[in-house]
Amino acid sequence: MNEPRKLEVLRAIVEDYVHYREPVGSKALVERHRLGVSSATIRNDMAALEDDGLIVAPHTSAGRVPTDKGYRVFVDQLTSVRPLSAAERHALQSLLDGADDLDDVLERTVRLLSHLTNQVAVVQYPQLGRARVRHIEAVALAPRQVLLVLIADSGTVEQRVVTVGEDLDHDRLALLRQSFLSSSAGKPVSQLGANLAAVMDSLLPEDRAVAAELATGLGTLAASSREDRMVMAGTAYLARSNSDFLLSISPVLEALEEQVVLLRLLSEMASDARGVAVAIGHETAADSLAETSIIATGYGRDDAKIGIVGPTRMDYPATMAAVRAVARYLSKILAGS
Amino acid sequence: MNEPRKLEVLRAIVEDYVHYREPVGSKALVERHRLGVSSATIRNDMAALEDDGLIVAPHTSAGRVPTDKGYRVFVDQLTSVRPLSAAERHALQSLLDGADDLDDVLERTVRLLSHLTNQVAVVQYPQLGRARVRHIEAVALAPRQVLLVLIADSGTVEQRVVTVGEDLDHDRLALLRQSFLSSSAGKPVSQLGANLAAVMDSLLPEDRAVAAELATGLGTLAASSREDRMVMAGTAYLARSNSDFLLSISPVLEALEEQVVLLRLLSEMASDARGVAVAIGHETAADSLAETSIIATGYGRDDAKIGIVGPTRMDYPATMAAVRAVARYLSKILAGS
DNA sequence: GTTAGCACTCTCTCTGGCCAAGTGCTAGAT
DNA sequence: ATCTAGCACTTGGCCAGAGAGAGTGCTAAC
Repeated sequence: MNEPRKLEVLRAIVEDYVHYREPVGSKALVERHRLGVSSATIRNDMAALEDDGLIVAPHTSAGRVPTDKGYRVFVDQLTSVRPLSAAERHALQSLLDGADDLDDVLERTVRLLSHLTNQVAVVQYPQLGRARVRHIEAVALAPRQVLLVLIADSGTVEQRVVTVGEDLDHDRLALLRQSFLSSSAGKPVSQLGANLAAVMDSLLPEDRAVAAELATGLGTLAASSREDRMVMAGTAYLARSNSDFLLSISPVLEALEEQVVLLRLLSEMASDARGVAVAIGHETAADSLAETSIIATGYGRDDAKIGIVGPTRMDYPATMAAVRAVARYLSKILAGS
Repeated sequence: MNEPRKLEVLRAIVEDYVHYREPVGSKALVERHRLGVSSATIRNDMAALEDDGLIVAPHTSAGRVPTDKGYRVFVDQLTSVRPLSAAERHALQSLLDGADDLDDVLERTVRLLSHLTNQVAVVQYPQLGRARVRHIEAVALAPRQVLLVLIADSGTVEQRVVTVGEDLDHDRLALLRQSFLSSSAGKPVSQLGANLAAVMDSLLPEDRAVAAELATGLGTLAASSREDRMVMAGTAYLARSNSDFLLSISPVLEALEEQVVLLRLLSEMASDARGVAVAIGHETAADSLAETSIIATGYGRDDAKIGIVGPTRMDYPATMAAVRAVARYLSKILAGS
């Protein structure tokens, strides 16, 4: 048995299946690829690949289809991530220029990635964790209601209304805010809780109770923050790929809306040597996503994730290239602003 | 011809079609409804309804299906919006309690509405227009970069980074901010631009250029604000209704993502005497939404819109009731906080 | 190790026939 | 004048059967 050719056959099967969207047979393979052997030989190789669990035949008289395991081997051993075309790079640059606001940048990016790959694209908000506190604002909305605003040097702004147990006039609030700010400005957001606790002693005893309430609020802002948020685009592509394939999109849409699952998946994915992480079919470990693959990578200082969700049968090399390229541009833009 | 009975037949057709999801024939009608006449008479009525353009037969040997016009008559003349059940009211109350943040409230609301109706639910962010300026914050991020934050008494917080033409130290920025604030605090957001312009004269001549830049930024915040944003939930329901009906969901998903179209539609919809607005099929005047209906209503002080998007074949009375009830609760909650 | 040939299996598609649903029309009943 | 009963007619949906086409695995020869 010729091992290199066997892998070559697997590659051909994956590529043809992705392209033509139907099971591929031995005859079609020798016609479309210069394998240099006859279809009978290919058939032997295919039988071996099937024994290895890399491909399956939907039924006796149909061609073969890659399994999740087959895609995995393809991605790991047969794929090199090629750079984007000049036109794609150009589109990328011109679409991302001219955005200022973080929300805006992320939204444009995710749309771009979606168009580039014809898949659903998702991007996680940068986490506050490694950012530093730029500013803390506290505004009295009502005698017992305070709007807390936490601004990090990453450009993210978090806000939250807290209700406190006693009345707070403007001056008193300003004083507390100043104490908080001087204790934490320029320090990492992740240490905000500790820094605020340390400042408590220096406050007037009668202020400590309410100060603790505010500190808790700020702590929540810093901790939960936006790490649990994401932006998404291109859900319509799901329906389109569905039309010519049997992927029930309803559970997928549910999973996408139930962002918790997806966020966990994304953060668990570790990029390989090529800088991209790929989860194929059941590897996603979520039933509703069993027929989809996720390609993701980190971006920015704190390695927030950006990626796409698409049918298992997708063009992995091209998509991996697009994800990686977009992530790099995004990192560059965020670092520059 | 018996006019009241003719309408009664239309009602029966709409209700049965919504319920059983297939064209309804004269025989089935007399079996399922107490119309007191024979199927032959119903057939005459149905022929008349078809002449009026209220129903159509997909083909000769099938039953009839309501047209958009038929649904319109049904909604206008045959529907009374009944209140929610006790269980629904309870779910509503318990789900919406315990939310503080505006984002949180809207998100919970839209999910709730989606679950209640089994449709895609959308809610527009409250507009700043009629709200008043609670606070203005300006934070120097870099010598020439300023983060502007506009806080309205509606609880919305808008932020934006602007780049200015000259360096701004902290003190100078604080001074400008104070001028802006004192000129506009407590005044309607809609007048922010005018108020800021008025304060220019009182500034030092060397500050005016940069102050104008900041004022422009704040004006943008106030004007565009979040009126062009919306929250959405339940897109998975689209796919589900699709499975037993021929509604190509891809264009609908596109339209939902392209929020501009939907937002325009929503703001153009005027509620009728019952407090709900309904756009049926082609009435939405958007090709991609030609097979969907929209039920919406205003909420809160500034009449922002909340509603659902679903297939033309939907349970109008129940959905109208749910939309109206949720909008009322939402208004109540926003007024109370 | 590769190839050619061949029998076999299975799905897909097309066809014709039948059935059930539903209609419109006409003639008669109320 | 209105409703009803009956009936001929149309038509899509369903089923069985035939045939084609694709693809395989196996065997024997190169």
